[in-house]
Amino acid sequence: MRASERTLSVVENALREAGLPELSWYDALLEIEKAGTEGIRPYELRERLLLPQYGTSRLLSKIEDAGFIKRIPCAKDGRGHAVQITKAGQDMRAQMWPVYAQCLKVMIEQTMTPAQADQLCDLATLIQRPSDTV
Amino acid sequence: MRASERTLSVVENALREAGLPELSWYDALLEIEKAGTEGIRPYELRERLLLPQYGTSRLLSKIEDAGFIKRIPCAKDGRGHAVQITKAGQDMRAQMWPVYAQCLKVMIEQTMTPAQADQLCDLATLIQRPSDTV
DNA sequence: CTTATATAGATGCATTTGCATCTATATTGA
DNA sequence: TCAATATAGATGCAAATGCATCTATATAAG
Repeated sequence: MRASERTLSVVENALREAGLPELSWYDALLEIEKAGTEGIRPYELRERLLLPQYGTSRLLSKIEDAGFIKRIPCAKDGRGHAVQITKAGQDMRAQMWPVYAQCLKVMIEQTMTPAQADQLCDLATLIQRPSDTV
Repeated sequence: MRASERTLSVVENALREAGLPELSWYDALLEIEKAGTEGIRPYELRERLLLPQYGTSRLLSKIEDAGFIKRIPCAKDGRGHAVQITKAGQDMRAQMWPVYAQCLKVMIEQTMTPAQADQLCDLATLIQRPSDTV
C-alpha cells in the first residue's frame, strides 16, 4: 500500500514539475497508441486501465480537448466510437516516458537489490486481472 | 499497484456491505485506541496515517460527529487538543476488525502460497517511511 | 518586552470523484 | 416485425479531495 502510494506521488510530482500531464494520461495514451490506426473503443480502454466507465469517459474528453486523441465514428456500432492517437499525442507520450521511467528506476534501485526486484516482479505477476472472487 | 487497489476495494466493499464505516476510520481508531487515556494529537496521527493535514482534520471531525472519539483540551499546547477514543469507538473498531482481517486472509490465501506471502512480507518491510529522497 | 516567524488546526473554494440516471443504438425473443 | 432488455457512452448532482489561506498560540530574535 505505502509503496504504491509513494511511487504514485513521486511520479505525479515529477510529471507536474516537468509541466507534463498526469500519469493516467500516459496510461491511456500508451494503450491508444498501441491500438494503431484502427483506434480503440472506450469500453476496451476501460477494461485495460481498470477505470470506472464515467472515469474513462471524462479522461478521454480531457485528452481530446488537449488535442492528443481524436474520435472517429464506429462503422460496426452506432452507439460508440473509436479513439485514435494524434501526432501531438504520440509526441506527448514519448516526452512523458523518460520522466516516468527515471522515477521508477531510481526508486527501485534505492529500495532493493536486483535479486529482490526480481522476486517482487514474480510476486506481482500473481495479480493478473480482477477475478471478483471475494 | 493493482494488488493494492484491488485489496482496498474488496475491503471497502466488505465494510460497506456490513454497514460499517470506511477503512480510514479503522486506521484512525486503531491509532487513537493505542494512544490510551492520554489521547493523541492530530498532528501525530497525521504522521502515522500519512494523511494530509486537512484530511486528518476532516476525518477527525466526522469520527467525532459519529461519537467514536472525543477531543480534550491540551494542557501543554493551547493551539491544539488531543483526541481520545470513546467506548463506542472501541466497540466499532472491534467490530470492524474481523471483517477487515477476513478479507486479507482470503485474498492472500487464494493468491499465493505461505512461502510467497513471507517473501512479500520481507519485501514490504523495505518500504518504511517516506524518505523524500526522490 | 516586542516583533517576527513557525506550528497546530480549521475552512472556503475549485476540482475531482462516485453514484445514479439518461440517451441512443444493439440484440434478443415472442 | 415489434416489444423487452442489454450495452456504449455521457452527464447532473452530491460528496470527497487538494490547494491556499486563515486564526490562534508558541517559539525565537532583537
